[in-house]
Amino acid sequence: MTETRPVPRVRFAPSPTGSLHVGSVRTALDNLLFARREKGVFILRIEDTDVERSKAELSDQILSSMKWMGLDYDEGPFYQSRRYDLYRAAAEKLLAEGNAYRAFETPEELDRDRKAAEAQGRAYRYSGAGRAIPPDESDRRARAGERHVVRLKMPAETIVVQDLIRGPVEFPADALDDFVLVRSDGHPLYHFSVCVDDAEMKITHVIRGDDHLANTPKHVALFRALGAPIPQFAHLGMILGTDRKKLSKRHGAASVEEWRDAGVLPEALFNYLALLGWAPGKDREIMSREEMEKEFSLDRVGASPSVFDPEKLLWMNAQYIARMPGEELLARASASSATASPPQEMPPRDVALPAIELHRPRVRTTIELARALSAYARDPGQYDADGLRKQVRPETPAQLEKLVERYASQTDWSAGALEAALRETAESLGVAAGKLIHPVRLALTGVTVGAPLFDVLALLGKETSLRRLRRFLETIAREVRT
RNA sequence: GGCCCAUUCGUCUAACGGUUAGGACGCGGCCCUCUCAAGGCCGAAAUACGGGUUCGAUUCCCGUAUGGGCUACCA
Repeated sequence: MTETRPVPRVRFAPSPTGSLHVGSVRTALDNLLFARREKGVFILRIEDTDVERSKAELSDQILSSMKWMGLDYDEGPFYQSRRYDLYRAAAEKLLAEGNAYRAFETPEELDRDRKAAEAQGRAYRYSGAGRAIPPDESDRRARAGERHVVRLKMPAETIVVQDLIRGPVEFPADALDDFVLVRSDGHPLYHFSVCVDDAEMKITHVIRGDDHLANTPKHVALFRALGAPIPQFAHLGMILGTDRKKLSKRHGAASVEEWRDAGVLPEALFNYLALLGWAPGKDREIMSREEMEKEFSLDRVGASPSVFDPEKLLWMNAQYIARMPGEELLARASASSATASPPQEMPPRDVALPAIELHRPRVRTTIELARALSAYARDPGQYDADGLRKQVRPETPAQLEKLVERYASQTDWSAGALEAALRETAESLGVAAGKLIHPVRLALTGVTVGAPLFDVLALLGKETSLRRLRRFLETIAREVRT
């Protein structure tokens, strides 16, 4: 007889206050990986109870970013703004059972108390005055329409949070306040709606950012008051910028959208973020989604914060570009070509596919790839100034003329034949092959660096190659005259 | 201020009391080479500090320092 374990249920609960932050993505991804590994359920819940800050478009942006990242949820999205009945009922129950009470102070009064405490250099705590109001008086004042909040009666005992990553964490009772559950306008506050929802959705594991650890004793007390089982907690280290401050806009790209627009593949971003905090062991780094889903374990997730390193992300992106099938990469590069600024023109696929093989080891993003491919779609608009200075000598035009002549009569336009022809020409001219190769690359692509020249020539074809060479000769002739 | 968390190369991390402290990014060098990359090989680079516990501490405990988080009728 095998013991039947309850199905693990986890959730990702972003608040729609902006674009999807990479720190949030890491949290979402750890939840997802955990759910897959444990054969559990991954739920998406949008925490939009803050009416001033939440907007519908921002929720949609989060949804589309999650889709792009492949963060597929099993249930949801659930919107807290549509679950107010639940919170209201829970508040009533807490009040009726004496686990919560109404408090009638105004925000101004509380603010004054807080300032006073601060001025005296002591820690502010709510006075607890509301606790002393008899229930019938409380009910009467509420019925009379007097503005009030609902506060939780915090127990006077040390609360121990059992954290899967950090072990037991103790919070002495006197550090905890009777915090507000429901605002005077009837809106549930974050801590309250979270716990009501986690209880109602039967969440078994709460995997979230470290910034919530200090709030967790409140949640434990709330779950108890609600009569709900207490989920397991796992608090992940924060993701920091290079200055060790919480990663934000000022550090450059901090959101999924920005990295997408920079030409980073979702698979690479997923892989990179998964490895921030989680060490799969055996020094493995490039892992497929399947491997990650099979092996993810909170036992191997660290507690310390980690710095987001764009360089390593870009390296990993290059690794994914190196391994991705050509067809797939072409689709990704095409998408990037449209969002690049300026937008890049793409060559036809019979040219683009072999061009991708030429350029994939020399780009780190699909934007860079799109730019490289665009060179096959249109003639260079200008030539690199340093390149002109370095590669074009007084004798260069005459030498190139010779080569163009030779190429014009070339029938075998394969890389091998083109190389042989160029080397013969160089030899007959009595110069090193490089004296021809570098100016030709500049003529064909506008720059001095890039894929092996003869492959480029072969791919461009005879007509285009000769046209570009002749145009280059005209240009440098003009340069010489002026 | 109070409470809480964290601390191994510059960065991500491995080493669950005994290792020449391992790997990766980045950096430097060499090889390959028509350039630039990619790739291969080599190299420099770390246990924050101070006390304990122990035959032995990166590892366990305490303190200090530093960084971070929380301390709202924000999430």
